[in-house]
Amino acid sequence: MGRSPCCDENGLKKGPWTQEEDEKLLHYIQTNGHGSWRTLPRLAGLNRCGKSCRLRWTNYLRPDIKRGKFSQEEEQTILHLHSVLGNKWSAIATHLPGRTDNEIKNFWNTHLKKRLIQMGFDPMTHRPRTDFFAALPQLIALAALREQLGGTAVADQSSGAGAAGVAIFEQAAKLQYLQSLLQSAATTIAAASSAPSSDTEAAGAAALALGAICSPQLTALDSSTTTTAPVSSSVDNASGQLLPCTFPAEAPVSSEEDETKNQQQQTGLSSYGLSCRADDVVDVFACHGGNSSLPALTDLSDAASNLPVDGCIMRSATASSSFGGGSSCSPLPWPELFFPDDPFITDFL
DNA sequence: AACCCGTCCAACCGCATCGAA
DNA sequence: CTTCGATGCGGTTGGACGGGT
Repeated sequence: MGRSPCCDENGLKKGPWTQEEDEKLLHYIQTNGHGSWRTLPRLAGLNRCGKSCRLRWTNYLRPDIKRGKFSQEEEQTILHLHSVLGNKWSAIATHLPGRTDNEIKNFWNTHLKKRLIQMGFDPMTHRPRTDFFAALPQLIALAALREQLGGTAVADQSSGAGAAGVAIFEQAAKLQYLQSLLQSAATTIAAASSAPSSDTEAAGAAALALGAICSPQLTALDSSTTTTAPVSSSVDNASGQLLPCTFPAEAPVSSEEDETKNQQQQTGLSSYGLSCRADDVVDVFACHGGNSSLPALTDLSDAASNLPVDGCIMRSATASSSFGGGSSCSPLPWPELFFPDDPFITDFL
């Protein structure tokens, strides 16, 4: 397997192309075709390696290249194809006339990937992130702190502080802990670049739920228009857990669509609705809406009431047993996903 | 005005793959 | 079948640019 010699080794030019070089390359290819990229630079009078010429042509000079921002449809296509093909940029590019693999790759890395992460999805698998346990050490430390706080409260009580004062103190400690919990989970979700998929689905769902609740920056794939969402990824067949953000609309999905989605689920892939009509899925942004930001942590009841009851989080509770089911939503949709048997957790709720 | 910082994207690097000899 | 040159592909880099302080 031979490798192209490095440009440097041959004293060939590297770096940005000049207009003159562009014109030479363009003129030569338009006249003769690119032929052998290896010999092209010499024939075209360019002091560049063939590789560089090919790249310049395919990514910039080619006449059929479309410039400008990616359209909504192109975004959707990229999301969908990436969920199916992964980082096969050239394969994705073949479905987007006028767009180069490099351009798509850049767009993915600078826009779409970040948005998926913000939404709590693993950009590689297009599934909910499952690295919630990465925050576990922090939770343990906070739990220890909480115990210390409890001990202090007892001491205060024994030293003559009133019961009401102790209750307020404990409530404040709880709220502080909850805030830390939410922030640490949100941070973990947003910051980690990739996650192993071996963690439990419950943890992933919990992490996603937290991410959806916590992240004030949670935005849609496109905040301006209705956006289809990873429908199939919103439901994990194995666990039956629903995930916020992406759910079928109120109308039941046809069996045919179910079959398609089941197939997608079997592959562990999600669909971004390329083949879905816009009204087949809930607007992912509507799910989080304007009041989807971090609830006011100074008041738990307010925080709960501020949650988007009609949004995906609550809808997920309706559609699934994970969050309690039925129209009567739990004030906080995620508690059951946290160590449900842990008295420390239940004590909070 | 100067500096810092984050974002964007063109271009490079190195490995993978293909096909001819 | 093996070797080797050519090309394709994906990851990464670094400079330009713009916004904030």
